[in-house]
Amino acid sequence: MCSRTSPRPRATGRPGRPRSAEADTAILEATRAALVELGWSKLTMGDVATRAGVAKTTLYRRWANKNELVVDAVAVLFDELELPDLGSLRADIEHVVLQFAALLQRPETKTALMAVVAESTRDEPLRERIRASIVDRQKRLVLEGRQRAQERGELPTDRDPGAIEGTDDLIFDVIAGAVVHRALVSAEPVDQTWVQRFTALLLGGLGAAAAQAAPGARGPSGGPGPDRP
Amino acid sequence: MCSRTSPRPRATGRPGRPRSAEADTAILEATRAALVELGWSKLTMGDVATRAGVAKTTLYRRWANKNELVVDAVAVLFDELELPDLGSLRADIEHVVLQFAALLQRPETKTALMAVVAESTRDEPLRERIRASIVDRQKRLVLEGRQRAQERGELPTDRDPGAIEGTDDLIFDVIAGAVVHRALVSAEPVDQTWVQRFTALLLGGLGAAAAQAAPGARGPSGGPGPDRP
Amino acid sequence: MCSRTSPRPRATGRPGRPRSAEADTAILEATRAALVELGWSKLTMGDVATRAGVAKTTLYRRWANKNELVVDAVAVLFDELELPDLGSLRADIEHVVLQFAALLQRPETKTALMAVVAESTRDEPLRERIRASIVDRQKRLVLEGRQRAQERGELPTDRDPGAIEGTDDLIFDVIAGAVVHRALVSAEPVDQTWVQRFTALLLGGLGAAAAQAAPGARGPSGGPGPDRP
Amino acid sequence: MCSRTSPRPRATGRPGRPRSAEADTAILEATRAALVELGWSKLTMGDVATRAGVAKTTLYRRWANKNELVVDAVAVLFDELELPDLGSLRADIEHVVLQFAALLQRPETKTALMAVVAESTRDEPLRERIRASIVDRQKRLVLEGRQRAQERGELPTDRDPGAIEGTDDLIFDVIAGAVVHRALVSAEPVDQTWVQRFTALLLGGLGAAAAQAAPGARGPSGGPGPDRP
DNA sequence: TGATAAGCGAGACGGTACGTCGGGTCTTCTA
DNA sequence: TAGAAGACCCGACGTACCGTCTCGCTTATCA
Repeated sequence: MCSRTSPRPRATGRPGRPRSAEADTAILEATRAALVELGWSKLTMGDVATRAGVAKTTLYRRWANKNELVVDAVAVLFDELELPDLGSLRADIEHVVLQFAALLQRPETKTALMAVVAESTRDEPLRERIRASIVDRQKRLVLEGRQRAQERGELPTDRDPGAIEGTDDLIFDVIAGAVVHRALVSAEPVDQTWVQRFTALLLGGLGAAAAQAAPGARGPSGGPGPDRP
Repeated sequence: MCSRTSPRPRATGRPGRPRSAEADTAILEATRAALVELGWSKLTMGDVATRAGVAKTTLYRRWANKNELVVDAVAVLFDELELPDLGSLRADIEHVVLQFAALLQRPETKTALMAVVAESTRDEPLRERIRASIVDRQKRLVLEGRQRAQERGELPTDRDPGAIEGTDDLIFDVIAGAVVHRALVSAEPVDQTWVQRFTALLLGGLGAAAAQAAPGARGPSGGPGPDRP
Repeated sequence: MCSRTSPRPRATGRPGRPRSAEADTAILEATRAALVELGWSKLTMGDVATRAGVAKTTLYRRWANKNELVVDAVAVLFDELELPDLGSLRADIEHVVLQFAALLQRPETKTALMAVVAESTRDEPLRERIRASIVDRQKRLVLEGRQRAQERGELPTDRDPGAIEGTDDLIFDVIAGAVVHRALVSAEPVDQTWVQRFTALLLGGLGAAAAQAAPGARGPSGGPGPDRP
Repeated sequence: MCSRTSPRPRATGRPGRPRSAEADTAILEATRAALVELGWSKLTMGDVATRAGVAKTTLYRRWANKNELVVDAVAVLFDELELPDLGSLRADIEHVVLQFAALLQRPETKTALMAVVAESTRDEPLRERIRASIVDRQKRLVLEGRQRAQERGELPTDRDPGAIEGTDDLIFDVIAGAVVHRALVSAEPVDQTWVQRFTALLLGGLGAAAAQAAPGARGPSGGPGPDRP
């Protein structure tokens, strides 16, 4: 599950001294530590190098600039997101949303995520790197959750009437967007209560869509009613 | 409706030469122009000053730093958001979401919004300024839309069973979050189609909530069915 | 003996509010105080204004710039130099040299004198102001001393053979230059011993010149021998 | 004879890129050029850097401030002062005084010398730097000239009666002071005539001192009489 | 007595330079 | 070749003064 966040790879088996693998990890750790202490805007390459016990040259040999370094340093944290099968779509969603919220509360992600996204509005390669390292990693969870719910019969299969075409992206933006906005823009806690209310809203929407296309079919979580005691 | 975005106000009627009002507007305009041309990260105070035909000190006399300046420069754009009564909750939502998306596509907002939010994670006064200048301005729309829908009977009133307590904040984060995430993180177009699908999902969720509490009551937009030809 | 150091005079009896005389003196005093505390290079017009309890405008209405203000502030100190008749040229010289040295040791003159002279190398009006306010005030002493010595018969009169034409300027530069150089460049104390040795050298020079032109005539201080017990 | 004027030296053989020697000379040359064009007070570090084709940081890495830079830039000019043996003390003095006067007429020295001396009244390290780089370099000439004159028999040797103990410093301040004062304070030309009259005065003083201690001994330049046709 | 003409304190204004900091590149030596 | 060290160029930072300019107000002379 742990995809590689590799800095500017160089073919192995080349002549000359090989790159130090320790340096790589030391740099990424130092970057996260610096993010925690200083935040994005006060993080400097020189400081990261010092913390990592490494020369600035070594940083730039691996990452083109501060943005890409930070993306890589933070990306690995998104590997923590998992989707254990909790038996119902509702439970799965609530679980992953809470997980995601917890991740966003960490100082290193909190300060870094919006910053690199902001930078990416003017930096196409960076946007691509973010997509590959962070966004797709989250999108995969939506895909998995949807498939699992379809297997359980909580959602219509793609060929069913009522299946909403291309819905994965929509769901993803709604979930991730809502959580990020709550956590970083509104700056309010993403707690159990909020998550339950949000999940209810989302499942209601999914159910309504299914019901509208195929009246009589079971909506998500076995109908409009609560499946929570 | 146009709330003031005033920089570090100084009491009037005081001794000494009063602050130039022209400088204020020139600076804010110059800031927006610079954002369009250069983006957030390459915008410099010196450049803004030059564009505005103003000394750097005049900037710093009014705004403590780049962040606060940019918030004020961008905030006024959010005044454009309006909520004309289009006859149905669905139409109202679709309209405002499209409006908001259009605003986010503008280069000055696109590059600035995430950046200042990122900075605000480490800067409490900035967060407060953002809340006052930008967030609350948007939240107002949610409030208005909800009240209007309640008057139309599309949503249960607050005292009705089925009224979701404190839902305004949730709705706000869902709408704003989804649009922002789609536009800036996923970096995909927020077009008519997406907006309709998103609105359908949201209305479904609201309707399901209402139905769950008071079965038989009309959900939003007159029930689960489409009110669109 | 106290010549006026007037700032940009304005005719009296004019309509309008007359200039405050208190402001004048307060400014000059404040300038000297600032020179003592901060030295020339860290003295600022704003600070002087504040110390004097006066607006910056009031300074600039009187003096065109920092240099001219400082010259006037310091010039008045040179009024202290006097030439009491001590009975012999040697005593007169030693007295005035010690006086001058004491003046140069004061922090306000020490820091200001060389500074304004330095500025004057590129500022003709300033040079003229220095000449009028400071240099000529010192030169007068040489003139007086020479005339008094001539009356005593210690120096040949101007029409005597042996009278060195235009010697006043030379003597002035030698005396003032030596003292200034000793005090400010070499930065060594100008004490009794040094003054006596310097005076002996100077009188020797003057005497030799007289003797050369009119052998047998008395040199200064009644011949080569010491007139000091 | 050319003593080094080195900026903040750093040990060689150290790790890291060594300081650029070209930058050193380019900066000093640029400083002199800027002094000629702009004078001391309008010379800026940024301008010097630009002229030298060097970053401002490179300047500050070598010199702590404008004062020290200018001292070093100007000091090398004082290496030009030499004391060729012209056969008599009188000729030697006249020669060196003219040389020194010529040096002081150059715009770079004229504007810089007094300025740094003025600054040095409040800056002990600067004073020390001036002493080492400039003052001692001149004092050496006095020492040489005196020794040469003693070898010629024009001046009593140190152990002779009549030898004035510690006179070198006095002579130095008299010569340098008189010339500087004439050139910069009085702002009058130091030409052949003035130099001859000054030298005559000085030699007279020296001769009188010697004669007073050891009557009958030859004074400087072979007695009080003129050795000039 | 009221118009006119400064002077004055306060402080904003356009500039210019400061000295520092960070980004990203380069050069040297050592491993 | 990698890597540590550090000098280098560049450009922005936020501050400090400069000398000028508006303000509202005061204080004089002149009609």
